[in-house]
Amino acid sequence: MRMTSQRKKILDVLNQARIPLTCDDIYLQIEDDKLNLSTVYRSLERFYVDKHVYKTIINQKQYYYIGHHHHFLVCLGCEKMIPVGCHIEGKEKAIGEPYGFQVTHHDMTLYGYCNLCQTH
Amino acid sequence: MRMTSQRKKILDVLNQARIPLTCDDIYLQIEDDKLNLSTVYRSLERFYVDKHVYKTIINQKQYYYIGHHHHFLVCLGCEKMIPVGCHIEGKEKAIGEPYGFQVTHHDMTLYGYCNLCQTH
DNA sequence: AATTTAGTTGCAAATGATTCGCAATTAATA
DNA sequence: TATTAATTGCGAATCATTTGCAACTAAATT
Repeated sequence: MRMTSQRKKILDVLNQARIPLTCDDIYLQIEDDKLNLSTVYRSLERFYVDKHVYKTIINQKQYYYIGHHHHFLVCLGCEKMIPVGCHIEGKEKAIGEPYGFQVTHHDMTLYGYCNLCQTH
Repeated sequence: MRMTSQRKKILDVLNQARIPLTCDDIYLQIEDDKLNLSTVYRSLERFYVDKHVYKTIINQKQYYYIGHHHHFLVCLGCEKMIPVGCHIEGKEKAIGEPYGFQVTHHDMTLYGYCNLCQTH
């Protein structure tokens, strides 16, 4: 894989991030250059396939992050995202076994209300 | 909520289904009538909000089903869906607690290869 | 049973995220 | 430094989903 200037910038932004980002989030943060949104999409998908980043689907949108596999509490009020550990790692394979199904990965998101949004 | 002929048909199809269906799936199964796809979308969302059906996101698309909350093994080869029980029911609240986060629901999907698709 | 009315529908158009084709560019290699 | 295959920018296409609005209709009211 070629490490282009665009890809470096994309990885930089993602490394800096504390929460997962969409392609558009990243695109907007790099606006200093003539970087195209398609490039962000293509690069991140490539990073994902090559297992350099993780991906999770939240509110039907793709989010990417770096580090270790985990999940998120997503507030329905303010959209805040709180990272939480994975509670089924290890069980994954066992769940598929009775069906002869080989589980490769999973995606989970927990929705609800954060401490600030609970009082309506 | 008004029980219109359209809504009856939509619920009928979903009651009959063994796997979750998209709005389009349901729409295509009811083509005997001048039913609009928007109506299917609007009705199912309403059923969901009123807790008459469940919803899960698979491959970034909304699927609906009736019965009890569970999850699915989704084959990356043939797209087959196998229902499996929920392994974090009950733990849900505990996961949010340390953050003062009130978990209302969650969504999970397990991806991989079914017994038929494993041999590439 | 006829009337009222608020909820629902059909239609067509808008949206938003994501993908794609293709010619121009460029990183890595020879 | 020349070669070449991977990558990019651009614009257009796609796909699922949502929305505005006028017409319709189920259910409540008379």
